[in-house]
Amino acid sequence: MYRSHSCGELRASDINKEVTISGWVQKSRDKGFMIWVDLRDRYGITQLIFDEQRTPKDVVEKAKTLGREFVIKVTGTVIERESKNKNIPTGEIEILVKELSILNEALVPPFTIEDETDGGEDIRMKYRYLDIRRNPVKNSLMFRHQVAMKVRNYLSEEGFIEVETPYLIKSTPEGARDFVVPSRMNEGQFYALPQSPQTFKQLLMVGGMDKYFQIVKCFRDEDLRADRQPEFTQIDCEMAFVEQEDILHIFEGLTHHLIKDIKGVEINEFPRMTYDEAVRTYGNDKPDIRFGMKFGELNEVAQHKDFKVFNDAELVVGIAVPGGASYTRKEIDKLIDWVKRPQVGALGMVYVKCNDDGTYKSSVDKFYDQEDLAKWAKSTGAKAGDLICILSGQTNKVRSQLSALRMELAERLGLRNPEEFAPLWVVDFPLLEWDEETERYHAMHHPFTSPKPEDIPLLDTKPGDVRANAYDLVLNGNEIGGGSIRIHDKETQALMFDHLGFTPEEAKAQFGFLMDAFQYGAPPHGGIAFGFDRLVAILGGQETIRDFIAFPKNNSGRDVMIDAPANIDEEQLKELNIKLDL
RNA sequence: GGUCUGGUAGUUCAGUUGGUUAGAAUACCUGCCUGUCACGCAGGGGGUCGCGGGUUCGAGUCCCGUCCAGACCGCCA
Repeated sequence: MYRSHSCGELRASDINKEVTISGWVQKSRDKGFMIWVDLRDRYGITQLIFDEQRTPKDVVEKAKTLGREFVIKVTGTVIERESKNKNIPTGEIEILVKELSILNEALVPPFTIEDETDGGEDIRMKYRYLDIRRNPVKNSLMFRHQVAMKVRNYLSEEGFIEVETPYLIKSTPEGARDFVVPSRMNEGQFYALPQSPQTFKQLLMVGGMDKYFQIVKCFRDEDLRADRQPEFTQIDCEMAFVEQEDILHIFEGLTHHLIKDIKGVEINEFPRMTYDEAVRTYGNDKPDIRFGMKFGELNEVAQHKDFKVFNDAELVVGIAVPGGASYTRKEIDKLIDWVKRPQVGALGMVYVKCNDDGTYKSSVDKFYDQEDLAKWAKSTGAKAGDLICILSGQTNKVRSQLSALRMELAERLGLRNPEEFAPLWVVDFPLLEWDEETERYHAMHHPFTSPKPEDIPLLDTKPGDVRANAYDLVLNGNEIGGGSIRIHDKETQALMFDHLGFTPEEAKAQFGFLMDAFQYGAPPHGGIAFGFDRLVAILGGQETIRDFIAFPKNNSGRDVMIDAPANIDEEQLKELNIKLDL
């Protein structure tokens, strides 16, 4: 027997019990006359004691050889500590060891296995199995499990069924790049890994499985970010015989349940905002509404004087920074440098200090008088003591630049409290988006999204104005879920492909199976998918998703532990009929 | 594809204007220590300054190239 108890469960009530426990040596403190060893497993730490008086001599000798991370098994008696440690749950007891066996020795680990490790990201990823022994990572993985269980239970209670869909499917040109897998049995042909189970879940609706969900891996061969992995997990859902309202209702319920259960926070409101409003007032389609600093458009009150920069701009827009009037010239210059960085890309920034005495001091006093500036303050909601930051230029660019500035300032001002949760539905997304590169429209969500019926006539005249029955759930400035009501008849789907620039032949070749299915009684349906990794990270109050993934990839899509991707040998290539041209 | 930041002891980092033998903390090893728990004390070992080239009397430091890592932009239906 390796253990009668874990390293986290013994208490004062167990004193005098004979126990056997196993685990890893966290630390050994050899005082000469006595040796204490902290023994660790997933459940906690229990202190072992070896001493000259009470422990057999050979056991003490063996204990002196123990190094960090040795795996050992001990048998002994639970005794009361002479000096107790209030900081840990097992701090009142220790185990007086009678027998010690070393189950496995360990090399000195390359970084310390402690909450505050001395190891950097790189080395921790290379030895991820050691990193997982640390509390922060271990707890994150256990937390992820808890969230997954709650999601499964909730959806199951609501009548959803988890159905697995295939990973080896067909590549399609729309959307992200596919990861492809060569087929040995079908010479020269390739599978693709799914970017999402989209078409399969729609086919499940045709199959009558009217409430489906799956916690499922998805794959996208695109460049990575701190919160983006090439393989990631979604909570994928689809329902039949529903309207948008039904879907929003169910998933408000799920989100409310999760936040209440896990964070103990009751969310009373799931406000809604149209895409158009989100973009106008926050500059992007996933606004963080935990704080204000709403955009004030200033064209009308700023384009009547001789300031050419504003007069030539398509949009002049500002935000009020709370307490910003006290910034020094130097601090403001730094802010201006910040917006001029290539990543943000603004050409400059106009500012107005709203002084406590009600006067204004701006960087454009030459052109505007106090009356003008007062109007700007009104439009941006600036109060005495605030700083108004104003950007101008081409509408879309200015909005995303000011949005970046808004988020940066909120971060600096500590307005993004991770313990506060502010969800928001963004609705009425545009159906189509103009792509400069290919000079055609492409689907903003995906090509199966249903246009709003009243907007269908606009498809031929103003395609960019057609709104979709599509929605995103935003939490604290992160898109955590997105979905839509789908097209469920062949004609509308064909119309959609036509507007996306597919010939009927191409549409049939790529999505014929779906359009065929629509002819055999497809019910009205729609769904949503949540980014599970990101959701777990946000609920866990963390910025990066990597600690919530057991074995994540690095910035360049590599697994530095197993060193993948890697070359394959000639034999394998030959079998797959693949010739490399490097 | 692009921008920025970094790469110095096992690890995390410092290293001034280019100037003698490249430092600290921690980890590791040895010894001591009668209640430790971030134990303490004394001593010790440990470096291709990412790699290649250049400038210079002299390069960890400056220049060029390259590799690796991280953050971001493009991209992510």
